[in-house]
Amino acid sequence: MGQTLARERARATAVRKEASAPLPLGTILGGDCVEAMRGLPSASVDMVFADPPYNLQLGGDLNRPDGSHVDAVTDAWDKFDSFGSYDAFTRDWLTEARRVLKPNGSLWVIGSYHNIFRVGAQLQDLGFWILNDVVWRKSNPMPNFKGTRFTNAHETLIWASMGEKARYTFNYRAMKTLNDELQMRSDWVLPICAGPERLRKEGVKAHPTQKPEALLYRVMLATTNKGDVVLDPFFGTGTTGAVAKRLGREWIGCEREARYRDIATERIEAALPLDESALTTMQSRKAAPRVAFGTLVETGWIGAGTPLFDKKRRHVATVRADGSIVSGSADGSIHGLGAKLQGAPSCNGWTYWHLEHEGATKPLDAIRQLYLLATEP
Amino acid sequence: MGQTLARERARATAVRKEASAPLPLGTILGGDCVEAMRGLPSASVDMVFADPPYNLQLGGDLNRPDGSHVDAVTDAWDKFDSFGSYDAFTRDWLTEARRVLKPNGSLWVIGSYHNIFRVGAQLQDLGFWILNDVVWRKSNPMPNFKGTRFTNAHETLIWASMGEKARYTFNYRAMKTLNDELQMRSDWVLPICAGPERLRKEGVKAHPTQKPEALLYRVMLATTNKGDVVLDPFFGTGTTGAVAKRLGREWIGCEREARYRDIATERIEAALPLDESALTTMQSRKAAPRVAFGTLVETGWIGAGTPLFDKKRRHVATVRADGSIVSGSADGSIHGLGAKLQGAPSCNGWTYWHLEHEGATKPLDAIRQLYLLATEP
DNA sequence: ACCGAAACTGAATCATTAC
DNA sequence: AGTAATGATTCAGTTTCGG
Repeated sequence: MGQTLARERARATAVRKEASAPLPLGTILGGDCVEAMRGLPSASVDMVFADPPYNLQLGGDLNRPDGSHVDAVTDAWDKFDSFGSYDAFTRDWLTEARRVLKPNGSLWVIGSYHNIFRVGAQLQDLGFWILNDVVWRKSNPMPNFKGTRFTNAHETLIWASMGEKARYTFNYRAMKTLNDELQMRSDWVLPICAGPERLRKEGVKAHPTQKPEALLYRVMLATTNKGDVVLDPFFGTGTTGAVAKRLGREWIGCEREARYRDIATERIEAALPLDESALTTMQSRKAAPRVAFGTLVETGWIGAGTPLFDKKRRHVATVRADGSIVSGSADGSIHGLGAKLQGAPSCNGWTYWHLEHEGATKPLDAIRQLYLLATEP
Repeated sequence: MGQTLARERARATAVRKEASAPLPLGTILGGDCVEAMRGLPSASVDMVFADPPYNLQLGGDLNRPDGSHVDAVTDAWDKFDSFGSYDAFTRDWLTEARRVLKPNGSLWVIGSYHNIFRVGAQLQDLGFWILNDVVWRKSNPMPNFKGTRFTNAHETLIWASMGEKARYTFNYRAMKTLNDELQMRSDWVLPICAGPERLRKEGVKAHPTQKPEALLYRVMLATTNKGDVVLDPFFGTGTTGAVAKRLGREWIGCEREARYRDIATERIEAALPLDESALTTMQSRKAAPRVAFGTLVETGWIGAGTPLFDKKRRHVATVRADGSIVSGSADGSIHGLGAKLQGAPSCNGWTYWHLEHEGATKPLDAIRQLYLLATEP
């Protein structure tokens, strides 16, 4: 009991120390990634991007979180055992990633059919809530030389929040703008990492699975804000860090191999951050300051007594002095009455109701924009 | 010991009896699919195509921005208590599917991010060997109305053999021909099932999750041979059966709901095998912007069996289901066979080959233009 | 009959803030 | 904690209807 209490106290102290310790922003932690993450405080990062190893079939490559090597076993058990140990490895790093993430943070994992099903099932079991699976469709994949299967032309990413009810960041407008004013879909066409972007040492590619920066660019632009902290437990040659720097995000990496850490450090130092204007993304209306309809009436932008009507002029209403509107015997807010008259569950009164303004028919929202322009220069 | 022996002998007899019992080809078995599959002999079918419930776990109602209501999948068959019970369900039907499959057979499963990771992990655990994961990229998915995530624009299929060393059927040439002489990739662009192909009863869709025939067409053409037996444990309204009949494959279905069995039976009876069928059943199908000749066949714009000829009618050829064409003992793609017959180094099949269309002789290219006109306004 | 407008639809884990 | 108010949000089609 005494021992347990002492241990408890020691751990509490450690946690407190962790919590007050500054995050090692812009650094690559060496050693095993699970151990490295244990040194980070809980609920401290906004997003985790993970590109874990998935060479299940090769064997011998897997180590337990404690560093011990996974022994090969008899052929009969080999399959089960390698899946089992891969699952354990996955559970361990996912568990630490979950601890380190803020409640409103999110997780990205990339993988292929060799490992992604196991990773996906595991993260669901740990309480992560899948928001999308995203397909990276390679525009220039390696062909299947033997002609024995379909060309393996894509990889899969999973994007997950901390739980079913958890909030998360999604820059909807930025994505829609990026996609030529159409909603961004769950399938992304991007070339593989090649040409000058591909890091080489003496003519040989420096890392076997270097990801294209465009992929990380879209991931970060979509699901983080400027200044957010991004953690990559399998940093490799630092694509995550390079793109984070470019997009004005903070980053932390974990990488076991000193060789990759050196290459990544050099690479990220050379990366140029985008300037402020380039970083600004399309914002949703949500971000604009709220204006109550009553304020427009109060300030005279819309006079009491003004007739309102919907686009097809099926309904007409009149503005009252207090910002409510009335139509026959029914009245309410611009939203509530709009919904009531349409029999709809909800209604955005700003876009539903129109008025005559300078000889033209305009939605209320247009007046709101004028008001915002005039009052917030 | 005596007991064990007796049991062994009894089981051997049972197996022998099963093996000699004729397969219920071309029939839909009622009741629970696991029970139904138990009645089938071991190692008796060549391919299993499964479209199991996705376990969607939907929340409340969803409305479009225009206020209309989204008709969601709320059926009892998609409700599971927990991931655990879904996993158990998955393990059960996969186990029977595995028993029923021949050693050189293969398995296809389709799903979404809600369930596919669990299914994929389970089938690996049971010894299946994943050959490809294939992404069905929907050309016309439902948007994300609230702007909260990426448009969920794809579903995932897993194709697996019976084990790492197991053999399997892959019609590489057929796929390459279907894709205009490029290797078929792991991402397939196909429209969702709508229009005349979508089965309706009194104007209401007959089944909430009917799959497009083009999807099954490609699956069967790629991984089965003529005369092979295809089993679908979640038969629904019988897309698998209809396509199997069209492509000259045998089929067995399992379907719990009598209503769906009736619809499927009627549908399959009306389906026409191969040649003259395609045009009438798949008229409104659409596909990728870049049009492969195979796509025109797959979508019914040019029916399998259609005679082709050059402008001076020196050569005649016939269209095959996979988009290849045959003339006497020679065959190939529209380009390759055209070149071969002329003794030319190359040939543009699109302008060389002609067909009768609405009483006139037209080059293939004219049909491609019609197709593009119809699909890309 | 033909044309254009408007309505309808699809495996969907689909809101946020103030009180 | 729950309830009420505010207000943000759609793509590629096919089918129906009015002129």
